[in-house]
Amino acid sequence: MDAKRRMGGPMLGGASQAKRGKPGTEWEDSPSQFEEELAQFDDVDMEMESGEGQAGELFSAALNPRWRRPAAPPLLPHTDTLVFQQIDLDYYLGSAVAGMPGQVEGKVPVIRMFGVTDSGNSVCCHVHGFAPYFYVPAPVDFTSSHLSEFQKELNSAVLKDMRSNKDNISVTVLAVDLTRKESMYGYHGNRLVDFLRITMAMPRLVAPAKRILEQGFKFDNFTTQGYPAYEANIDFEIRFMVDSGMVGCCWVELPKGKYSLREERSGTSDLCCPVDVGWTDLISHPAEGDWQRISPLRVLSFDIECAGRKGVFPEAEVDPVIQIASMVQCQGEKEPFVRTVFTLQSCASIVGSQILCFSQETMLLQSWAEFVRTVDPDIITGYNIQNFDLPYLLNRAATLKVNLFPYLGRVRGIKSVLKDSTFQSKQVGRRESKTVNMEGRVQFDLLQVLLRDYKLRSYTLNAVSFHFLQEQKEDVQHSIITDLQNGNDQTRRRLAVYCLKDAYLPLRLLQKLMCVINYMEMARVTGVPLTYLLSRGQQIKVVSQLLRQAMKQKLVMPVVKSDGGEDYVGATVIEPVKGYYSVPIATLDFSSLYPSIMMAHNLCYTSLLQKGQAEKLGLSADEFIKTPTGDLFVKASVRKGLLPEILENLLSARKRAKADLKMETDPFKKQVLDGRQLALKISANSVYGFTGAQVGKLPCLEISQSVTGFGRQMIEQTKQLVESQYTIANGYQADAKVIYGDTDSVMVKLGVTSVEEAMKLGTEAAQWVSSHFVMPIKLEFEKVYYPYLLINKKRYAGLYFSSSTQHHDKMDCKGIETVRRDNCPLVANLINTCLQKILIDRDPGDAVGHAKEVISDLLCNRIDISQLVITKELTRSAQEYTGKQAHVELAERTPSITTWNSSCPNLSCASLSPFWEKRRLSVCYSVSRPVRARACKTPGSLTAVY
DNA sequence: GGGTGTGGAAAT
DNA sequence: ACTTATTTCCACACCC
Repeated sequence: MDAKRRMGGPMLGGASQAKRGKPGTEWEDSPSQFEEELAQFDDVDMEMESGEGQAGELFSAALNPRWRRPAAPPLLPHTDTLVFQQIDLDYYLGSAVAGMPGQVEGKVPVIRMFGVTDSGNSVCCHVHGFAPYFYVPAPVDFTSSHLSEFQKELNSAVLKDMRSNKDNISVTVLAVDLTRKESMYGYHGNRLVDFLRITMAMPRLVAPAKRILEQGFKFDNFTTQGYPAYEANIDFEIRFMVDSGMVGCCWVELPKGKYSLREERSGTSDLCCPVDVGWTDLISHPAEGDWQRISPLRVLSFDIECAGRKGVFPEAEVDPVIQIASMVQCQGEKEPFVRTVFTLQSCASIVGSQILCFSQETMLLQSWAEFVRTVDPDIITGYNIQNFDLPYLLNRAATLKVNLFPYLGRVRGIKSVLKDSTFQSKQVGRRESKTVNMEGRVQFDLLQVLLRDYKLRSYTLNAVSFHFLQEQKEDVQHSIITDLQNGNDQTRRRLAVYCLKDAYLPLRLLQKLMCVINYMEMARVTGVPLTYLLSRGQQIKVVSQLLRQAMKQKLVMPVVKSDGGEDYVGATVIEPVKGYYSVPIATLDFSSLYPSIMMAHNLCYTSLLQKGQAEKLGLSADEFIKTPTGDLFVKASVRKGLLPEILENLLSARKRAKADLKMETDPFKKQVLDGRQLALKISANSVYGFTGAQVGKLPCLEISQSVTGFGRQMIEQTKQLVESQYTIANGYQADAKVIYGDTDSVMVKLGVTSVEEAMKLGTEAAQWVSSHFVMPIKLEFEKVYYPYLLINKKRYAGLYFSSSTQHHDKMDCKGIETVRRDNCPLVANLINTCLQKILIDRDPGDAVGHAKEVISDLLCNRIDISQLVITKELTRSAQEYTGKQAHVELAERTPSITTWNSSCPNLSCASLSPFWEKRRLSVCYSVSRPVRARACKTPGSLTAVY
């Protein structure tokens, strides 16, 4: 159901009108532009290696030397230091390795880091001796003499709690230590108190131990009591990374003499170098200077084709996989060095690519798995591979009993299995998805990346490619794939070209959007593994940073039960003075408003004064502040907050990155720096959200409410300041008027007539207003709108002046139909043209005329049906769009007889209702369609009051 | 993360 | 029983 949509149908919004190449030269037999591109790649003799024409059954990696990684230089642990960039990190339970620290008996948790060296060799590093732990406050009168009894009792309580003991665990609690810590939640006088640090044998024992302690635990002569747990909900990987000072994708150094090389080399990936090291012996380098570089990662992009039955979506239990195209590229290089298609049955050659033909599907699958293991990619990409290609391949291999297929990771013996998972977050909503484990390889499904990071009208590969690359898929209708397969080696060749392109496009997109670089920078900045960025939400990133900062001050993070549901007051939107402004409107913005507020007022968990604390601690009035919500926080002079510190680090790092970016000349390094500054900005902004997430790891409404409270106060104050200062009475040309404002910005009519004056006065005003606020809060002049059409709250348009006083940079539209994806293209185009006529040509009469004309065209059937499709139904979710809706044929041009999904009888609705001065133009039209071919009733209403 | 307008569906 | 006009509600997609 959630499968890839493979039609390049005409209904794909804007992309549909795109024409590929020169129209006159588009003959079926002439090679496509893509084929020419393929042919121009280096090493055009690649097909010499191809198995074309042979049985193909005798597949051998040895015949394809280019697939392998470069030969690893000899490595001598006693004289060579091993340096690699860590790409992925997980842990497993295994037996202890002789000579390594940590528990010796039973199963021990081992951290496994996968990485790549500068020379492009892969490393699998097993880190030993690190065990999970958490804290509880020590009870009153507890001394170190009680430690062993506490440990003994807790150990037996956890053992008793286990329903089964498959692993035959004898020791659950490895250690209990007394340590001086302080809770990070609330200010309590900078006093370290006794905490018990409880170290468990395995990560999965932490939760039961926590529960037992919370519910009431008795030992020795102490009374039964509940112990609130601290840091018992931290992922083991994050725990390790925080404690070892390691961030995502950082460079790791294993000093000579401190690690050992494993004798057995992994058979599935014999170039992956397995080493063992003690967790305190490894050195992780902060991503600074030379350590910002990126290793030559291998990126594999692939796409599969299957021969479906007519009108039925392919099912792995029935329909065969007929082709798999793969492209492999090194990060940082321009083009893929492996371009290959595995086909079922013969296939004519394609210049610039290698074709391997198989007569049996089982061999095709098995060989492709072998290919993956040989290529040993660090990153696997493709389009919707997570929910379609990979599950399909695994299911198909299972159906055909290709038992050697599902070993796609870098660890020998670990089977790749399909799991259903429901990922839930505010960002993407609840989404059912599938996951396939591939240890050591990062799955970078481009569709998932796009869904996360980009708002698009359509998420089909075709539309996305057109949007970002001005390129489209090869023209093969989904419905004819089976026919092409059943044809001859020429028709299968056509399919192969199509398939190759579908593997190539994700690679190009990945490059164009700099996904790998940006995600790596995000991993480095926030300290989480790369994989977390795609599989987890925003919270874990803040937790990672919070823990790092807290550790330095001996602060520990409580585990809080999330209780949601109180009324929450957010930002203010100033009531707009709606209308058309034919004078320049200056826009002033608070830069990084929420982070600035938190820094300026030292808002943090550690500075929060809970009820009665101020009196209890005897704080004087100048030692704390009262926020607009009435909450109290101590000043930085009493205790500097963690969150302000994190924010300062992020924002100063961003400033540095931006400065470096200006100096840098190398385009590749520039990309890295730009990705870095972006990651830093996003991270700074997510700190506020973290404190306000009511179902989060550590919500603190006092903080988030105070932040928005300050924000509301500031926006009101700004309005008053500007309107009271810039007046005729004070010698200015006119009385300034704030006509609108949202959260962190105000739009001011300064009463000047030119853009230049507006910029000058706007800059002055911003500076003047800033002086009324606490550092680092700063109001900045942003831009001038001239003219400006203010339709409503969050809905406006204007010509945007920023870089020049003479020419506008763009026509800026916010919230209007032109930028919304839930309208059909016709509406967007109509409104856009009208706005142009109003704002650029300054001829509203023409705008009305145009609208009438379009409506008339609509009534008279002169408009392409693709323009009428409501995108809302189709873009509701990409899954629907890429799968279920695929069969909806919209090629039909006759609007009167169209079969349509009964759930969306209304095909189109155009509306235009801008306020222009006092005259109101409103155009409404709707076409209702019957469910099935019946007479079409077209109730249209057209009202123009002008 | 909350605030907002919008259109369609359900409720009235 | 059915249609129609109005209100209420909610999902959605946007703004910041």
